[in-house]
Amino acid sequence: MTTKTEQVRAQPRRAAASGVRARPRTAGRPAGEAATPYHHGALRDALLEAAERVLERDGLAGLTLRAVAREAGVSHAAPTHHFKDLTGLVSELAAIGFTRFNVAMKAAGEQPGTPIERAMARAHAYVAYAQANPGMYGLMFRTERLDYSRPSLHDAAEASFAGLAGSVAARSEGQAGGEQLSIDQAAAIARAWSLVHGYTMLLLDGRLTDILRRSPAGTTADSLLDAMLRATVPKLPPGA
Amino acid sequence: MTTKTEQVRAQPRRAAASGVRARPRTAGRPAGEAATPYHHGALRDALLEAAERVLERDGLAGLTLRAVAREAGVSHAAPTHHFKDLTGLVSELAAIGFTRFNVAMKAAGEQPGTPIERAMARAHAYVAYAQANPGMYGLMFRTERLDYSRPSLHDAAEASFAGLAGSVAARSEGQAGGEQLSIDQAAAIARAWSLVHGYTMLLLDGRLTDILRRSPAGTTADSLLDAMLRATVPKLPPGA
DNA sequence: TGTACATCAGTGAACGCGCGTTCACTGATGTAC
DNA sequence: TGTACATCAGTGAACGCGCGTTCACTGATGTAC
Repeated sequence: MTTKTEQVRAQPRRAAASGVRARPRTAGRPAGEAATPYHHGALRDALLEAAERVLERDGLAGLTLRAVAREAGVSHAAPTHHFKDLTGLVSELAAIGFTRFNVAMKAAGEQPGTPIERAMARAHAYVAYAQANPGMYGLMFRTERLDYSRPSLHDAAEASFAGLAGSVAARSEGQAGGEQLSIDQAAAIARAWSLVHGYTMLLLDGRLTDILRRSPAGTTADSLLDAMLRATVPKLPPGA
Repeated sequence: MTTKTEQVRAQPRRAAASGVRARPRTAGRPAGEAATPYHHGALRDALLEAAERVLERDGLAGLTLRAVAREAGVSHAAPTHHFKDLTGLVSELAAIGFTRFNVAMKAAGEQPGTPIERAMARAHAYVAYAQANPGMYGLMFRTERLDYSRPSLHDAAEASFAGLAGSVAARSEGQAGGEQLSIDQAAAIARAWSLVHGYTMLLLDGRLTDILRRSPAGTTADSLLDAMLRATVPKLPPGA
């Protein structure tokens, strides 16, 4: 499922750079230069890339079908051909975000170390992802814009939540799957997720700057997160 | 500072009910019925009430100057006279939200009981406020729409954060004010706030429904919060 | 290998919509004398 | 108490903007024979 996205990311960018209109596709060009044919060939993926750039540059409010088409250097009616409407495009983009997020979280969880060290690594990876992709993170958690009935989005998001719940609950019981939870397990999952999600949101919304300013010199968002987790994580795994 | 808002809330609603246009102000009416004069008399406050109704009904995206004027039963150019633009109106509304939030938090913190019981009460009050005013809570934490240079908003928000930081940090040191924090104090504040803000956001975004569904029968958002806090709060006050 | 033709992918003009903002206006109020 | 007049508060028409969506179109591709 991640394959398509990975391929796209590895490809050279065909879309126009930010703010620069692509020249007419069929305009004469020096021989040997790569062609920009009338048919784009991978417009769907190019539109998703363009959408991500718009999202991170202009925020969720700036993410419109026309803005994406503009960013991709394509007529504004073209996106409709690939995504029925804005919800469709935005939902596919969120699916990509979840998929990448899953990859990052999985990598962090597979590093060597004690269970507590791995839990810390996952939390740091969680916040790091959101810091590196603030627009995307906001999109992923702004439910009202998304269509969760789309299989791609549903599955990618499901995998994220299952991974998170599993990594917490699996420590007390064997089953990481999707069935019944004890109240202690449910509370442990809610606690871990609330802590890291809340910290992330406060950080992205600039609410922590005041606390950081009043902290000892040299305190960063990451080191404060670390201090916060160190005061918490010994209690985190109910079984460990 | 809360006085004005309180007064407004106590007044009978003069604005048109949702979706119903006010009849012309000067239209003939039976003698003895309360007049709706050409000059509204308290349009500024009526617009803020209307804005809150629009926000909770249609969400942040539906909150426009024209929608607010419509809701208040007034011409769409009228709001400009009281609030320069949408940012102005929305910032004033957020200020009211913070002020009410402060009142609720203060009341919860003044109830009798042990420090831990009071901390629990504050956390419950925090989430309850957001559940009762989801649109408002979202507005308060969606920084990009607000103008924090407005004194009313700046002060009300400042008071919220100071109250929160103070209620956590004051337990280990005497000073609740605005100066330097130890890393442990900063971590304790970040932890308490992240936990409760994160839980709130996940709840409002519907991310906890799956966890609640898989929890023991009868588990509610409030009881899960309680279980989560009980596993956490013994560590919350560093000094207590 | 070459030709005909169906299908696909992107274009650009046009439409209607709700928005914020401006502006001359008018109805109501309040103050000076 | 009464009149004149300045000021205030809200109106409604008009403007330009960016948006989503539709539509006939055309350039490019790929397949059948």
